Amino acid sequence: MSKDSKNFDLETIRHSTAHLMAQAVMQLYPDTKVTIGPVIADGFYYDFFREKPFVPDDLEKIEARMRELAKQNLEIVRQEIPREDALKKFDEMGENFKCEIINDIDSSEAISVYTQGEFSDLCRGPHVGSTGDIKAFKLLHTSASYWRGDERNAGLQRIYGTAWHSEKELRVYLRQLEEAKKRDHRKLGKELDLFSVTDEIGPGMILWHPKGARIRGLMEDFWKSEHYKNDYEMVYSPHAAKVDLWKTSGHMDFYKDNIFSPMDIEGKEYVMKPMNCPFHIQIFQSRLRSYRDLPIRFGELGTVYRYERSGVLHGLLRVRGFTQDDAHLFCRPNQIEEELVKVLGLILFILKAFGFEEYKVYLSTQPDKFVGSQDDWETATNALKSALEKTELEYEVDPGEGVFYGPKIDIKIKDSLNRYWQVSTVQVDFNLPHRFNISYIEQDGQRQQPIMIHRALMGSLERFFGCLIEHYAGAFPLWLAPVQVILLPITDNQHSYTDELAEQLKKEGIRVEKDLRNEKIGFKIREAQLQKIPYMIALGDKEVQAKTLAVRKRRSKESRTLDLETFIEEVNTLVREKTIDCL
RNA sequence: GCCAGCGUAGCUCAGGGGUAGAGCAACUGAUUCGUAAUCAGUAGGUCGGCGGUUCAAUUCCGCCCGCUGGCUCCA
Repeated sequence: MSKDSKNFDLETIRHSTAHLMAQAVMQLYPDTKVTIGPVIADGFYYDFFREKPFVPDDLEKIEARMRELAKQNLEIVRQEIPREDALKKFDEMGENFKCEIINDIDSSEAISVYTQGEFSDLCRGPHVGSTGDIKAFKLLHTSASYWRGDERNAGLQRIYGTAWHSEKELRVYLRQLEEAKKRDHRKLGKELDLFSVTDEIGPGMILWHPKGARIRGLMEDFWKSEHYKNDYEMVYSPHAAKVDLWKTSGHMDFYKDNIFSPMDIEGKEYVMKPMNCPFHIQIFQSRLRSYRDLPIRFGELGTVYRYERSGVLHGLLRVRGFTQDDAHLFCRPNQIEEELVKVLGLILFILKAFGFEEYKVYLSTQPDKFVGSQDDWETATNALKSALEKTELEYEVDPGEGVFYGPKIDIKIKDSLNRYWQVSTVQVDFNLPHRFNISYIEQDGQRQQPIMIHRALMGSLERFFGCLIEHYAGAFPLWLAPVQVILLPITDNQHSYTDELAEQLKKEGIRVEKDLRNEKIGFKIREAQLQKIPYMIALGDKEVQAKTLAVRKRRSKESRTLDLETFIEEVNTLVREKTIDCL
């Protein structure tokens, strides 16, 4: 008996669709072995072991077979069987991966098998009643994967798909994917002339074009002024340093493979810097510090280079050369928590200023490979936890995901496809102060080791900019827009008035451009609209005579007639207040 | 790095064993126009790179580089 698919939740439907796909695959390619097929956000995947990889044509065949099987409306039957029988069954089927899974299942748990037609799969369930309950699905793409997610294990073939209650929901979802592509920062980066990456320079190395650089400059200025307000000092450090520095810091041991190859300078090895911390430590060490000086906060927009494997590079979001909005705080032990609370506050303030109200917070704890004492790790982790609680931030624990020298808080924001990217990070570190043997003089005259907090708010300017582009689909808030106002004379007769206005707006610090081309106003509007310029000002004989402006906003078609002063006041107010949703 | 797909004009893309094509952009000219595309003309390419097969390769094959989607990784 088949129930309507509305009666099953999406997870169940997606899980059953994964089974349906596995059944189709096994029918079409009997030499394949099944492994796992979980539900993920918006869909599912199934990992298969097979010598020959799946190609796009295969997906069509599999999808067609799935539709046939759904049409046959095969009943899906759950059966609990003894462990030994299950092992025997899957062993006979040659499904050694399934046997491995069975062996890993806790002995208190029952082994259940779901069968539809000739196809049986080890599975906890639940599932829909029969294959006919699966109404709307699509296979999306393939990928290589590894058994148990470890690249030393067998390579598997993964097929991703999506499934919904109805064809209508499916269509809506697929349309959303199409829409998301339009917000892709790589596409917009080209269309709006913000940045580029060239083969000649190298993958993962970003060129910031004038308009992108304008925005970056605004991000940097805002960042710096907020940091000065919060009692940070700014420093600068070089882009390369002797390799010994990284041996002392321990980074060479942990990240050797990710550091740009050393270069030989007068017989000494140098590397491009992968981090800024040792430099800030050296500045701290440049003189004797008193407890009265602490906390000391050194900030730097520090450009670092890390070798990332070619397959992981992704536009601005994952690159090889990037600028961190870094800072290191040197504290007395009793200052950590207060500093952490302040840092979290600053993070939330900055994210909000850029319009990010939705994010995920993670507390990453001690990894398998770590340095330092258990006590220090505990103290640091507790300090982070209590700072999170004081800030009233909801967070998830990410066990074992801390850095080798300490636990951390990460904040992730999402891109147009709802993939999350880490931006902010806060780390407590007892290790580097110890390794570099830094100290300050306590009240009692004794040397004490300070504790370091590493933190970045935007993470990297490149990644943050990438997320920013997608967040606004290129229509930046007025305070960030590379061009805020474009002047559009209707004929050549208004050119001198246009020049005059441009000068006056520039004097006010407003970013203005003129479109003096011999084109119709409709064409100029269209182009300005595509460039997502917040204000378009049409200038015809009417405006010249009355000394006014015909102002059109990016998101509304109505035109308002304003005098220059009123317009300047409007722009300045929106910029000063960093209004997000104004145009 | 791994698997698959892709790489043709500035951009978006078509084509296909006999040395390349569209639209937009650019340039020139005409037009002087009121809120999302005025008209005409011109120019533009070692078809990602190297090698092989062939009388002939942009097309077929191999290797390399790059990009895309995932996997793994991300101090």
